[in-house]
Amino acid sequence: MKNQSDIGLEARLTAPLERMLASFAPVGIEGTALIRSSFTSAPQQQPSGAAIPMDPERNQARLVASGWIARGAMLNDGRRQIVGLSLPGDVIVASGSVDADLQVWALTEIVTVDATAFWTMLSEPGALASPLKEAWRRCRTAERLRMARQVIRLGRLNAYERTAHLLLELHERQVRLGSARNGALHLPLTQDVLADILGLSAVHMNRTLQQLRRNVLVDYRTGRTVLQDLPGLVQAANLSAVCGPLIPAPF
Amino acid sequence: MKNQSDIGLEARLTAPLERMLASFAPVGIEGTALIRSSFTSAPQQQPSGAAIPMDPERNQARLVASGWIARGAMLNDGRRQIVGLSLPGDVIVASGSVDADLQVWALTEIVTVDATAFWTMLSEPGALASPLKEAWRRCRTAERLRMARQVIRLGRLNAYERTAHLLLELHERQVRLGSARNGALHLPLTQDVLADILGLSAVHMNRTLQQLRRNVLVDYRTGRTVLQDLPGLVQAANLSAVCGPLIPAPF
DNA sequence: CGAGTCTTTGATGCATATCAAGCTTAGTGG
DNA sequence: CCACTAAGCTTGATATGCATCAAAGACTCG
Repeated sequence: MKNQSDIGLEARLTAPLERMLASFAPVGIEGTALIRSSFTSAPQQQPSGAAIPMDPERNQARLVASGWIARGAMLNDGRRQIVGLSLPGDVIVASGSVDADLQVWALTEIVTVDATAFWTMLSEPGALASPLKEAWRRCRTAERLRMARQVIRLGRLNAYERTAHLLLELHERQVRLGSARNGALHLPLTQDVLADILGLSAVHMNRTLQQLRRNVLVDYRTGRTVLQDLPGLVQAANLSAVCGPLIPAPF
Repeated sequence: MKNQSDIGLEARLTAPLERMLASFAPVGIEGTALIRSSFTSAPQQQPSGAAIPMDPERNQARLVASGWIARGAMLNDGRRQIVGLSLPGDVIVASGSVDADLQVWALTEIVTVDATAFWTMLSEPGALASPLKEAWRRCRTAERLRMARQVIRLGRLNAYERTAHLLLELHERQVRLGSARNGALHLPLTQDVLADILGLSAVHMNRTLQQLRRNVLVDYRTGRTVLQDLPGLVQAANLSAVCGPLIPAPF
């Protein structure tokens, strides 16, 4: 188990978190130092498809260092709904109220680190590290907003609108991480999984993606996807004055 | 403007909040005192139907003292989706990230009080008032869980299941508040509004409620509704090992 | 080269939306 | 007390978006 500060050329585990926080508010040198120093335990790797047990008792929190994670629930008859995605830089917490909680699945091979220290650092010590706290606050707010958007998508948008809307959201998140540019983004999701996010059948998901491709809005392929026409997508997603700009501003 | 502690026989504004927190974890005498002392500003009343402006800049928080509130969004073409309901005892915060946020509407006549002091008290001062903080933590966790349940309802349940599921959830919330007993609960929602929560058309909402009535599960009427068969509703809602017990345990 | 996992396509059916109208209730003013 | 109105509830007819079923291509990997 080596300390994060030891890491030189190899990618730092906290890099996505640092970039995401910085995209919300300037964090400063000592903010960055604080982030790095609060992740000291050994990273943990898990294969694609693994179910990740979140211990509700310990109020466990983990930072996603790489890979994609889905939070959701499985119904008894096999229906599955993904409630949200966690990307590198995101922190997942055990909702930990009672019984059957949300489940957590690895959609790709993932690397995670314990984030309990980070979590408590941000909730406890009042005044210190104020700029960092502000960035964190905005980041959590954005997360709540994403949940709300997911509800609106599922409740009132049709398949075509839903898909456009989700793709824009994922694009915006990756722009913050620095891993998307000009509409090209990393999308390691099978159509099956996309369908379970959007509350659609896999067949209809496929047809909807074809429709977007025919309209030259999206070039979808598993792994790498290009949003060819961002303004067109915004229009397709029916995003007028609803839930903030999904086209990223320059930071 | 009189202090909360002055109030004698008339109902205390913080009563619902106190009951709800106590239903999550014991709060103790000094916890209760802390709650009461942190609401000092004048309550504000608003008529049914009012849009409540939430100032995103000031990170504004308000406690709902009485009445029902809906958070949601309006699409340009008139479609509306309600993301969540706020009942007495709930605290609403301005999501306050960027532009067009969620809107907030009063579904009934409401009374609210500024909750900024309460909010900051619970996020800032570390160790003190630990039992209160624990209750608050669980309460917020329950809120996140409700969001997740809303996503699952809209994504993967049909109209009949959705309705049963939502009614159970509202029942559970009111049991915590002490305002529901044996399935009888206060429901000041028109079918129109219910439809906008569940992502259905008003017509189909009506037919679904009739179906529940025919099956002797729910006796719905605006204002007062009786869940006649809680176990039957649980079955109808398809709640097997998904998202925790909605039938309230004795506290 | 075979086996599994994904994607694509076509055919059919159902759940829910939409449209249109009548009905019920409560409130309002003459 | 009785029109009159407006909001909500109810019902029927029709349309459609999406699910489901089934099977056939593509791809990937050992």
